[in-house]
Amino acid sequence: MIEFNEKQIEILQVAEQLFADEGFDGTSVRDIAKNAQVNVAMISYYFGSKEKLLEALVVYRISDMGLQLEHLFQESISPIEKIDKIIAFYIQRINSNRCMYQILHYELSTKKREINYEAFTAVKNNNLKLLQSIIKEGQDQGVFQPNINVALLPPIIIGSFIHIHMNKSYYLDLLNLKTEADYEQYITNDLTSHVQKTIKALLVYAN
Amino acid sequence: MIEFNEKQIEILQVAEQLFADEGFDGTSVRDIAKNAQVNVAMISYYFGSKEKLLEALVVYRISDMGLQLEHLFQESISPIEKIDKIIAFYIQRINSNRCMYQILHYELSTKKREINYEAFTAVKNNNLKLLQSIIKEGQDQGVFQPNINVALLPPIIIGSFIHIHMNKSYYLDLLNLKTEADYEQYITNDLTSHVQKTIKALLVYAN
Amino acid sequence: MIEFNEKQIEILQVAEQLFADEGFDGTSVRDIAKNAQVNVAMISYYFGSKEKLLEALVVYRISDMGLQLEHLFQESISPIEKIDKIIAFYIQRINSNRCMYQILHYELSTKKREINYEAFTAVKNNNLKLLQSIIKEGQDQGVFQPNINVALLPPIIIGSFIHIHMNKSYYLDLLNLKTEADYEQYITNDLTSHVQKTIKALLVYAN
Amino acid sequence: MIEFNEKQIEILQVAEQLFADEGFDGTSVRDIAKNAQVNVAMISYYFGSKEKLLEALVVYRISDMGLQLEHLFQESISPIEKIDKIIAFYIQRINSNRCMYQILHYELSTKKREINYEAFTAVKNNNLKLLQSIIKEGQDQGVFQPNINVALLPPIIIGSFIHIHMNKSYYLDLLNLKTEADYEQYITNDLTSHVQKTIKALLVYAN
DNA sequence: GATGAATGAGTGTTCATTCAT
DNA sequence: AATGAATGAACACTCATTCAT
Repeated sequence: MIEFNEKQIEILQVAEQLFADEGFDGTSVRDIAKNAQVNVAMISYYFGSKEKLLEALVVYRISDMGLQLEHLFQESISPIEKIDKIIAFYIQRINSNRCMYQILHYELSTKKREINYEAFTAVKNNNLKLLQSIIKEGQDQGVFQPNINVALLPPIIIGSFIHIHMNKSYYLDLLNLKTEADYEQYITNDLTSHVQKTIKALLVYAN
Repeated sequence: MIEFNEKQIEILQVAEQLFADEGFDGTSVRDIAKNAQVNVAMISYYFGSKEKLLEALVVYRISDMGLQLEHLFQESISPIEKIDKIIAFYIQRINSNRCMYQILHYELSTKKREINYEAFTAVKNNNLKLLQSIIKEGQDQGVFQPNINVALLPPIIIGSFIHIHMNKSYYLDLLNLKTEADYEQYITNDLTSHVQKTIKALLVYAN
Repeated sequence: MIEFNEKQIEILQVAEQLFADEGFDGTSVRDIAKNAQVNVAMISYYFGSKEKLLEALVVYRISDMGLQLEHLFQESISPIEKIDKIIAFYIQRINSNRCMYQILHYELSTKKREINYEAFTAVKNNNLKLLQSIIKEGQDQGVFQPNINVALLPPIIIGSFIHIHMNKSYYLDLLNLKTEADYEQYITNDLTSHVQKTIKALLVYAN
Repeated sequence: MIEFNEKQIEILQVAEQLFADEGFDGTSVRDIAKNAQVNVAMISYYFGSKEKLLEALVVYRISDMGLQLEHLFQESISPIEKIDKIIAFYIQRINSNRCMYQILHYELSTKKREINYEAFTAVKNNNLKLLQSIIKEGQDQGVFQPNINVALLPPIIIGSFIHIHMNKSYYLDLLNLKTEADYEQYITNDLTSHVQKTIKALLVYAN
């Protein structure tokens, strides 16, 4: 794992915010330098180039999204409860890292930059495996239906959140959420519970 | 409704592809001009500016997404069948307009440009109303559960698709889809059926 | 003398105002076309080019500044009265044609354009000759001093006016002139009388 | 007072010449860069923009036109001699700064740019005060006539020079001045003495 | 190790003019 | 006779990056 010094981390944090708000191409290194209160040349000096800064940022953020889940599954709780827990955890994590998710969503969709997304793929694969093991467990217990397309569950969880987040102002209006705190609460409570209900309905009842 | 001539439409189509592939800021007017085989000055000449070209593009595409649904609901089919139909229709439409959805997803998420998204909001509101009326019908017939958060259904439908599309190369690999046709077929069959199953499970069984 | 049609004259008038206000290089043919409510192509069509429009404008305006003076000097009035009259006439004429003078002042000072200023030179030479004949008359009568540098009299008359006009806002403030009418009146009365007094003092008393 | 480095001064000098010769709008930053043998980007880099370069130039030049006069008036010479000195000084100064005067004359006459001309106004006001004090002194001594419109004296001095300078080629021809040195000498000797004679005639004899 | 100075390439836009009709 | 459509060239400016210090 690469170690970053204080100034590098400052740059990374500023860059993350700006890349999320303005897009990668919409952000200039001067913007970053100004907001991070460092010299323009520093970005190239520390990270090599603007593009490599993005790469460093992705690595930096995704290394955070490690395997903090595993311990949860030591607990002896029912598969249904595990599903509830994992969904709540996912949504919480995406919400905490929404800037990064926003950047990735955009970057992954363009053909412009060839960034090494291995780390991100690894995280996704890991998540998928956990989900698969829980569902297998539920199916073995006869609680979940067979023939569940597990690969299509993360899109429901992540996609729902991202879609709402991308259309935030529309949903703020639609759902009558007046403050940022209202929004946060809606994500944590209403959206989470909605997604849990949805996934569980699929797992338990659909045929 | 604004009419565009042949060359303007050519420019709009080229711009749509490039904006989707490279992002708005990642696309130069020279790129557009070169690909559309027109003079650089034509973009300003026809649309006023790069930004107004985007605006024209949004209007141009969204005006397509009219009310083609309504007639479906004249038919005397069950609410469940209507849900199936509307989901298939939505996914098909987003898939056909995926470039525009990709552009909008990005543009809506950045704070950079102030574009008039009224038309897009109107489409979303219209969709929501249709969905609400179907669900109301199902609830009145006792087929659907009460207390359905209708506002959160489009995020599941659209979000799932967009998420897969944004992470296309990851899912091509994961789902072992080798050709573009395979991908198209997966969207039309597997994803659609998965989302239909999911939504119906939620509507019918969840409590 | 070239004849201009109605639209051409409209263009010339608009161009004169704009060239005076914004400078030749600061005025675009589109500005002219818009203000004259004609097609952009018309400027090239009627005048050949933007530069030739300027040339046409100069000719058009200067042909106005003909020999309207001569008759004045038929009158049997004293040389001093003639000086008064000619100065008043000059200032009045420059004031009426101040847009053109402003344009010429600028154009003559730049090396950019090679315009045929023959007509303007002819007017200046003609003015000078009149002045010379009056002064000769006064000197012959012993009223004016000998050794008057006649060539340097027009600079005093024209230069004073132009300098004030160019620094209009400064002098409006300094001289406490509140309206456009105040300014006009100051030019016609105070400035004119001041210049008359100055020139006459030079002619009569200086040695 | 802002300090400029060597290259900035080089740019300022080149810009001054070009703005005077070709006008502000007639000069491109590329012209300036080429003549100053610097990169185009440097103009923006050093001055922010083309317009700010002009502003910097005005400030740079006008800060030169300080209060170098005052000491002259410590001397115990007659008001008439003071008038001679101040006129010679003014003409000399305008002549030295004729490029800047040319630029200002043009810029002040157009409505295009909003530049801070405070410094220039201050110089003019200062000049006017000096002139007023000398004339007051002469009037107190009974040497000068009362009722002198002091505000209209600078227009005679400056206007005469500027008018000749603007119509330089006409006057070169008229006054049979063959070389640049002839012109310089004519300004320093003949024009200066002519203006001195004129102003003094007005001050001493006019009523 | 860190940075101010500098730059070539590229940005979106406007320009005066041409040309087919 | 008159013009809408079109364009190559030029515009002022910003970009990410380099390099001497």
